[in-house]
Amino acid sequence: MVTKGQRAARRTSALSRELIVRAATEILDAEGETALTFRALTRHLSTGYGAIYHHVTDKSDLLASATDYVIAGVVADLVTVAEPREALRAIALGLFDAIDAHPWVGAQLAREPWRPTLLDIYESIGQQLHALNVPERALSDSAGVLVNYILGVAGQNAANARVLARNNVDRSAFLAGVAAQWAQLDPARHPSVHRAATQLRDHDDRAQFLAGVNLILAGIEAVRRDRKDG
Amino acid sequence: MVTKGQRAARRTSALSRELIVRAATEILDAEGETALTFRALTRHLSTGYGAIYHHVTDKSDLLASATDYVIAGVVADLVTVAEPREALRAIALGLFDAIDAHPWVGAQLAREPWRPTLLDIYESIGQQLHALNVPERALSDSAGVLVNYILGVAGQNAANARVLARNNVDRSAFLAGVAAQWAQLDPARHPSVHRAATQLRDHDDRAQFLAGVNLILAGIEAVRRDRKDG
DNA sequence: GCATCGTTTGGATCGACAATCCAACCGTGG
DNA sequence: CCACGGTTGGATTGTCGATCCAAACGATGC
Repeated sequence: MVTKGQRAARRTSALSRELIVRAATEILDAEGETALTFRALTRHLSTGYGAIYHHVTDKSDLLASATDYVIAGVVADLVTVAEPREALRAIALGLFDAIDAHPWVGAQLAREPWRPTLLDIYESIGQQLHALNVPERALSDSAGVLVNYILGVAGQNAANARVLARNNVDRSAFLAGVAAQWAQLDPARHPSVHRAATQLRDHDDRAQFLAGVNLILAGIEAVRRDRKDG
Repeated sequence: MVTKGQRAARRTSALSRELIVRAATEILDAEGETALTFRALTRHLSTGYGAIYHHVTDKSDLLASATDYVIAGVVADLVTVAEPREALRAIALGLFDAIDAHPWVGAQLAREPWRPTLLDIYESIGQQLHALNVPERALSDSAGVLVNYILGVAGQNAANARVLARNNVDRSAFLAGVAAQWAQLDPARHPSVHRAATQLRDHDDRAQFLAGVNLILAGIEAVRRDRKDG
């Protein structure tokens, strides 16, 4: 017994793709990836499915747009640094911080390849490597290492955030739990992890990420010198 | 008009967790991640939902088990190499090849963290780094770079495989398309990517991955030397 | 041989989801 | 005043993961 002809009031303000993407970003930030459903979006925007699908082709389209939206902000905010190595560190840390603040971006970047967004990242890194006098042949390898390292960390960060959100547990408490679990491992079978358990407690993701970037930069430098000499 | 009391013949052979995981792996390998549904699984095993859920708690449980199943095979097959650098290359390439053969494993590894499987990988890498005389403080950083690089490449490989499968297009044709797209980019805005387009055609994922591992190993060596001198 | 009981199995069912579809709505131009 | 195309709301469809329960089985005791 549906009361046909009786519909909710029509929106006063016009809907738009950007409005939808912004709403999606808000939902993703507030409640995580699983919370982004078209139902939630209709509630958030007080509209119906048809209106949303009129501006957005797909859910993957929506997720990709939301990711582009966040990353574009990061790339735009990058202050230009003269020293190439410092600039590369700034790019990497900028991405890390953005992904740390929006874990779903990390998951999305690691999942969907060849997006324009990723191309911009490659471009920024490539330019800095060029400025570092990295020869053309080694340049794509070097850029690949940096980008894939960043994406790897991004994916792991996103996964960690998911676990923390699901279990609703404090971060340091979770780390302590993992450390205890590692410490209980048989030192004969897992000597390396067993040793690492002790230093897990005062572990800083961002610092370790930066150390990784520096290690890669050292490798790039070493390879560059080799090619020059040879 | 359901004919109650009329049921399909009961299985002759007993169902088991391993049987289910193996069937899941077959479906994933043959038809990709999206094809793994409990419906498909019941058809594949000619059984019902209840039987499957009796051996498996969850879909994520099933995916994790399938991943462990594949990675355990890789870790077991690793021939022991004396030289640590060579051993690290072997570990990395073993994982790369496994993920290349089973792209869904790459997606899963990049998604779900702190799995026992990942711990085994950390352990193998940690041991080799220890043999390389990498000091304890730099060891976790170095292992983190290697693992995250591998996971980043894994995620991208999985994503690429998804795109190739969805569009049902040949790999080299796809690469040529991307190269053409990159070549059309404005050289002023994207000089680096524009240059890279030319060498994309004869691009070998595996070779580039190995080059990346070597670059990281060079970085580890450089950092190790610095710490020793300082 | 037969009753009993816990384990394993098959499939009906539920609620949530993405996506499609169509009718109602509105502004604009004639 | 009306007609029409771009927009909007929501009913609906098909598929999914997951739950639930009754039927079937095997072991055990008698």
